[in-house]
Amino acid sequence: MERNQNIEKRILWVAERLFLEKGFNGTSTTEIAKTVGCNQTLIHYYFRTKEKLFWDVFSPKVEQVLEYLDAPLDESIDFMERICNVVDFYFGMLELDERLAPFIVNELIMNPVRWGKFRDRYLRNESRSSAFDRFENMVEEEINSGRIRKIRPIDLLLNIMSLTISAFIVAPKGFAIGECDSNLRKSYLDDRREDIKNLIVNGIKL
Amino acid sequence: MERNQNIEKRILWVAERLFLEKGFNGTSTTEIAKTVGCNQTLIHYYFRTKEKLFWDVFSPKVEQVLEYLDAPLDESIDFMERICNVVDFYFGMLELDERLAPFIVNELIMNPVRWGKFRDRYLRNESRSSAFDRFENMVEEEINSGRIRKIRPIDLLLNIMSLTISAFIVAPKGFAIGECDSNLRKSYLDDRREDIKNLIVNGIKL
DNA sequence: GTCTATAAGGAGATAGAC
DNA sequence: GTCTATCTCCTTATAGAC
Repeated sequence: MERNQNIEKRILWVAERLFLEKGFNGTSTTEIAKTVGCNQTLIHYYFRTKEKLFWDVFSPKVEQVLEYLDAPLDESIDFMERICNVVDFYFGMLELDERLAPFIVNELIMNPVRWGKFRDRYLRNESRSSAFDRFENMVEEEINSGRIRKIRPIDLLLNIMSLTISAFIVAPKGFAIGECDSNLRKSYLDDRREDIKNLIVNGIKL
Repeated sequence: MERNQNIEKRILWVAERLFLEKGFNGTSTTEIAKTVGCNQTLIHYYFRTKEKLFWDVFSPKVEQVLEYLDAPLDESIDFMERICNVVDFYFGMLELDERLAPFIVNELIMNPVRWGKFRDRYLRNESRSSAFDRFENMVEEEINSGRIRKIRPIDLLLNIMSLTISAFIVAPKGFAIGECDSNLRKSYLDDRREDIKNLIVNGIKL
């Protein structure tokens, strides 16, 4: 990112980086400004509040992910394989940056106001991403055809997400072991990915 | 809790309640003092720092839970049932107060410094709770005897904890649905508890 | 658009009187 | 032990000059 780009974009870019690194509360507008190399008041000039800056950084990312979410659901593939693809999808996304999982947990899931806004925007009613409907229909069809055990589609998705996110939360901490190097982390996550696929698949098999 | 109790205990008691309700950062020492009905400086007189107050509140609770953790591992019971007991144990604990799961995630798991301190105190080496060793031995014995699939004991525990905690994180949010009343929440959690047991048990069956 | 200056409001912590 | 007074630091946000 060049120094000479317009300040608005540079603020967005720096904010994204710092929010991811230090969290929303851990990042002051003063620090963003200092990193950008501009005056702190400019952040308010362009984005009015820090919270609005957060959403201006965050929304485009969410929307991009929701678009990609369609691909793993390709109906020409075997159902169980599609489910594994969903696991791979989440793993792939969270692997892009190891600070992503903690960020999502802290700044989105655990913040009631933000979660409400997120849910209303992306999970409910009109604005709801079509990928969720496709996933639900696909699971219900398998249940009705007697090919998998009865499970609420949303719970299946919750199982996948819980296990995946927690793998990424726990990996850098080394759980009971302590911090470990990035190679060990990578191979741990690779193992976990396959374990989770097995667990999920065995859980819906008849 | 009587008004006339000594202030030190009342601070501990109020802090516990407020930390659980509003989180550590969301609770100021001033507010604790106001609720106790004492001067803000007294909190520093008794506990020196807010962080030390946190641990003075938190440690006894952790230690109590770790003691109880022995019971579900009773070796006279069938292994699969013991595993279900562990799930029940976590559910029972988190059901005591629905703010407990978010509290643990926010204040302990997601805070690197606190997590490090917690891990060093309760999960590692000398100070490690014996329940963890018992759990590990028990799982390894089943694997070696060829009665369950190969899995790292710590990963089995992680599966249980991830699924349980996330059930409690998600329940009050209603996930994609929105807030719901406490009866609905309760019956959702009861369903989830059985789903999770099935998932975990199917995941280790041969 | 960009700056200086500053408002306005917290927070946690300490000195020292009583 | 308990209080008043206060320090120090940091936050987001705004008014208004240039």
